[in-house]
Amino acid sequence: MIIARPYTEALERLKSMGLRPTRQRMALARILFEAGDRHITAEQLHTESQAANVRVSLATIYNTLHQFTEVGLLNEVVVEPGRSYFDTNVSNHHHFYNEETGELVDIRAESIRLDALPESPEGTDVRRVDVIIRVRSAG
Amino acid sequence: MIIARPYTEALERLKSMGLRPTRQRMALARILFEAGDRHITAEQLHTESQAANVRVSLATIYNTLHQFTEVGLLNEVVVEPGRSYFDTNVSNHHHFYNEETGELVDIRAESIRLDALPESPEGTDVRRVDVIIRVRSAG
DNA sequence: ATAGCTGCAAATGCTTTGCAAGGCC
DNA sequence: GGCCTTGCAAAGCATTTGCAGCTAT
Repeated sequence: MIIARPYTEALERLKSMGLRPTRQRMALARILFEAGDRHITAEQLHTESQAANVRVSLATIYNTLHQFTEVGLLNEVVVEPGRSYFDTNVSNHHHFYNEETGELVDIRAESIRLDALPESPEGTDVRRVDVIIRVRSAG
Repeated sequence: MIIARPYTEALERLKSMGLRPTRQRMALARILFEAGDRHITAEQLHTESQAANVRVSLATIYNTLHQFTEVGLLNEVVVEPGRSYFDTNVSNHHHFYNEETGELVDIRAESIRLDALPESPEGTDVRRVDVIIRVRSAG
């Protein structure tokens, strides 16, 4: 049943993470994951779900984005004070950030050679290394 | 006149950047720059200036931090949604960020070898490269 | 049945703004 | 004097929370 595959995929994705496949989560999962890698804000996701005739409150959007992030379905990217981006690409990678347009572009991890990382401070473990290349329109 | 030197330094720092040396800016400049490299939030600076018996409104703290950043006296560091850190070290360097304590620690630029940076997207110039090593208490 | 979700609206937290009063050149 | 600064209070945004009602298992 070809037509049912996206539905099944979203369902399995949620169940495998121990999240109940509610109507809202299913709809958001499909918007987020069916279109390949993307970077999205809560507000954008809210707008998209309304455009898709899915009624989901902003509060639920936030809850869902954070739950997805906690279980590893999303990555939160912090590039600007006062606005969070969520990245559907959870593999190890980095970002270009256009400060004028707000656009994020993925950089494959292998495209940057990170050498000679210093030791983390006493009593701490490295959780993640984020490289953000901030760009602007060429002048 | 040894005693006057910190005052003179702050004065020159502001004047050379084309900022009027007002009472508030002078006081904040001294708090920020006399203690060596530091990472501070608007709220922290507000608290410190009150502790130093300097009356400065929060609005002015924000204005001043942004003005200082614009003229290159400070660097803004974005590590967490909803909170901005300002770094008195404006040289090229990177950061450890402890997600539990909120503490930032400088990493000298030479401590990280960044190779093979990819080309920035069509029509854009690189403005800055930020490396943030996110750490947590060792488990 | 019941533990977990959702939605709404109110609350929060940080930051910005409008505007009158004050201060530097 | 004139223009830049400041302070206050109010407004603005993105995000979070409390709680009553709903829903998946």
